[in-house]
This record gives sequence, structure tokens and C-alpha cells, in this order.
Amino acid sequence: MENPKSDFSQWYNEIIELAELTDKRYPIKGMNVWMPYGFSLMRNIDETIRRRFYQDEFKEVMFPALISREMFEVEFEHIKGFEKELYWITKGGKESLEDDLAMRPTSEAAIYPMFKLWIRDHADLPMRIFQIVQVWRYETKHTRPFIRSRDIHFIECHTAHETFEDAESQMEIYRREWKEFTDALCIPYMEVERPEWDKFPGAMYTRAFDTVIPSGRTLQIGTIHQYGQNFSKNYDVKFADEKGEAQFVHQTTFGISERLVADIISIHGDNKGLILPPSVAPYQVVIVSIPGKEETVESFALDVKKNLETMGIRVILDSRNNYTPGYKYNYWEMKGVPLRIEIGEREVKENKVTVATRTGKKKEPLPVADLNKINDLLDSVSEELMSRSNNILKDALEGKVLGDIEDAVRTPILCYDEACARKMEEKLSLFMMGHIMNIGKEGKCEVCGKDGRTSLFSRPY
RNA sequence: GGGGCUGUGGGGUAGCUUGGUAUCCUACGGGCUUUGGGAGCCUGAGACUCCGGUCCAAAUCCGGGCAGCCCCA
Repeated sequence: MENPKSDFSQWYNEIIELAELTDKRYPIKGMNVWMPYGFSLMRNIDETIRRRFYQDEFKEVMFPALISREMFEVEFEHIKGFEKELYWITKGGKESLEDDLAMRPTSEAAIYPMFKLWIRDHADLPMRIFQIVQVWRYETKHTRPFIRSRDIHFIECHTAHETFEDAESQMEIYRREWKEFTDALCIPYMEVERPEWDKFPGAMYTRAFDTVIPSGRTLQIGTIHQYGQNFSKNYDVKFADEKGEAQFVHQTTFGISERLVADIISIHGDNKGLILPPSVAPYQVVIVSIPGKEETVESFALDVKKNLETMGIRVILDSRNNYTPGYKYNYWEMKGVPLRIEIGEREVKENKVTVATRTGKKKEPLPVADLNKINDLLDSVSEELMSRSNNILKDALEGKVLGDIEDAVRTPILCYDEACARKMEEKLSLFMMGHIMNIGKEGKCEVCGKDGRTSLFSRPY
């Protein structure tokens, strides 16, 4: 790495290219190529999430990417929130299409016309589906890999329920799931109730999961939405209740994007490169072999590799002999592999391996008989990452300097009036992101003195 | 939304002011040698963002597109 993390933008651009996460040389603005290493990371995240959704009785689906104008343009504020960033397909071959087709920016308009067909009576409810797909948004602002792209890897849940209370319990389930996902990725977050003027178009209310990254900006990495009957009334999604009377369903959604990758890179990385959480790292362990005069090193290393694989650990053996050990150490540290094992003649002779964690400084010997302790070492890396990232958030909330940016994040207590929020925005030159629900406290509004709660002001990506 | 900067082998660059032969580093392929914190030698391949204009002649000057980066709101 040439750029220190304190030059965050430079550092971010460099590590993405160097670690081969994505290739931004693809010649269309805001559209990047997932390279094998980056995609493996994304897929491991997907799997963590997918597994949990299956356990929570979601069914996985895959909808078409195109949405007709008719499906989209129900008279509803939802379309208005997206019309500026829709890609429209207007031709098929050389013919102009009679009805233009939109590429989904999210899938409400695709899914709910089908919900109308699928949902007939209360026995069909609750309905819980999710899909992992690409969505497209014609972003006009500066695009950045994983943070603001025009071709987005997106995970979306859609549910339908009999009552508002049922839908509210679904929101609770999302919260529990989100905690699990972010624990696995070792990233802390704030649950922020978006103000009225900034909620998802069409939602009753929106709770966003915001994180602070070392540029001093906040990054929204997930959202859950309570739709109530706003969408079902517009898409005519009804069910027959136990009395046989038609009712509109209550709906919720949960959206998660590739921004999780941006967050992992930004929060955990250091001057040497990435540090990947063990739960999703493409390789959890790298074995660096140090060839000597004996030829036993390679077979010894292979045995260790097989041993670890049997334990279910993702491991790669780097036995390239045209690189010195030092080069390989630096290479895999840059790649963010949480744990490194070194094997040379010394290790073979003593039937041990040498272990170094990506978060620590020391190297330690480990007898081959104790290889099962690797799992504990991986856990210790996760704990260290969690503790470090908690401190980053804590420092930010306490107003400590992040990088060279002062006052990047502020958390005044505020009531729920827009006027007070706007005044505070003016005063701080930051945006009102909403009230923080999982951290902070109740209190008196710093502007007007009415009842309020800790709120988040920042510069969001 | 507004402003600024930049496009030269895969990456980073020199050359551009004053138009004529494209420099170096790094990474990459082959070979030899080496290997416990970014090795060395030999050798090979590889580039002027695109379109238009000016000119005998354009990487170089002019206009536009596309793409990237930074700052402000």
C-alpha cells in the first residue's frame, strides 16, 4: 500500500484495486466488475444472510429484472421517489417498444402485482420472500465502488401480514437478524428512524442502519421499512379474513446492499490493507510455505491444509517459489486473510506450525496436534475486530477527530419537529439523519426544549 | 445541484509550455539463481481515452464525447 488510511479516499481506491475486489475500469460510469476475490467475499456475506432467512422461514425467489410502465405508474408517491434514477429500455432490436420497460431500482413494483395473485386468504399469510439480485439506479452524483454504484448487488425481503401488529413483529425479527449479520461482520451500527422527509418513498416509516466510516461520513448499509397498507392499497393486495371479508395486507421490507463490503473495507482495514472478518473471508487461513533444501516442506504443508479443510476452514496454500516469504506475508496481509500459518524446515523438524493473526503482531508456535485451536484464534480475530470497530463508532459519537475531519458526526437531543431539525442542520452544517433508537437517550430538545431523543447529524454517502 | 483537476504499456510516470525518435519504475512471461519480513541477473512482450478540427506533420494545440478523481452545497 502506498496510501495511508488517513488519506481515506486515496486509500479506499487503492485497496480495492490492489486486493482485486472489483475492477472499476469497466467503461460504463458507476458499473464495476466483481472480481473473484471480491465476489467470493460478497457471496460469503450472501450465504450468511441467506442461511438465516431460510431458518426464519423466508422463501427465496427470483423476479424478472424488467418492470412495465403500467406496473410502475400506479398513482402513488413510490414512483415519484425513483423516477429520476430509472433506466428505461425503449427499444427491442431496431423497433421502438410500444411500452417502455424499466430496469428495477428495487422490486416492489415487480413483486406486488404477483402478491395480488398469490395471496387469497388468511391461510396464505404471513408471506415472506426474499431475493438476491442486481438492481439499477441512474445515480447522478459521484459514483464510488460499493458505496454508490449504478449496478447494485441487492438483497431484499418482502413480507405480507394480516395485521399491523403482525407486520410490527416482523420488524422485530429483522432487527434480530440484522444484529446477527453485523455481529458476523464485526461491525457496529446505529438504528436510525429516518425523518418524514427522508423515508423510503411509500413507506409508513423507515429505520436505517447507519455506520460511521473513517472518512468521517456515515454510510447507510441496510434499511427496514414498515409499509402498513400503503402499497397493498395501491397494488390491490387483499386477503379474505376469517370472517370472509376482504382486507388489505400489511407489508414490510428489508433491504441490504453491497455497501456491506464498503463498510468491511473501511472499518476494518489498516495501512497494510484489508482485514476481513473470519466469518466471510474468502480464505480464513493462508499457509505460506518456505521452501528449503529438504523437500518435505511441501507435503507437510499439504497435510496441514487437508487437516484444516476437514475442520471446515477455508484455507489456501501459497507455495509459489518465485517469491520470498516476506513478499508473501505482505501480499496476504494486504488481502486481509485473518490468519497466517508459516511452514518451513524448522516447523517440519519439530512437527509444529508458526501462526500469526492479521490483527496481532506476534508469531506463535502451534504443535500440529493442537491445530484445532485455529478456530479459537479465528474467534479472537473477530473479537479484536469487533472491539476496534466499536471504538471507532464510540469515538465518532463522542465527537473525537476522525482522520483530519472534525465534527463529522454530532448527536444532539432533538424533538420531532422538522423546524428544529432544519435549524440544527443549519447550525452544524450537517444533515439530520434521524433519531437514534438503539443508542442514546430521551431528553429535552436542544432547540425548543420539548421532549426529544438523541439524533444523528452527519454527512452521509 | 455547483466548481475544479486528470486521461501515455496491467499499475504509477517522463515527454506537452516551444508539434517531428515515447522515458523510467513497478507488475507480467521465459531462463538461471535464490528463499525465515517486499531478492538478484539475463531476456521477452506490452501504451499515447475516443471522435472531430488546425497543420506537411498531433501524445503535444483547439472543440466535443466518454471515463476517473477532488472540493463545495
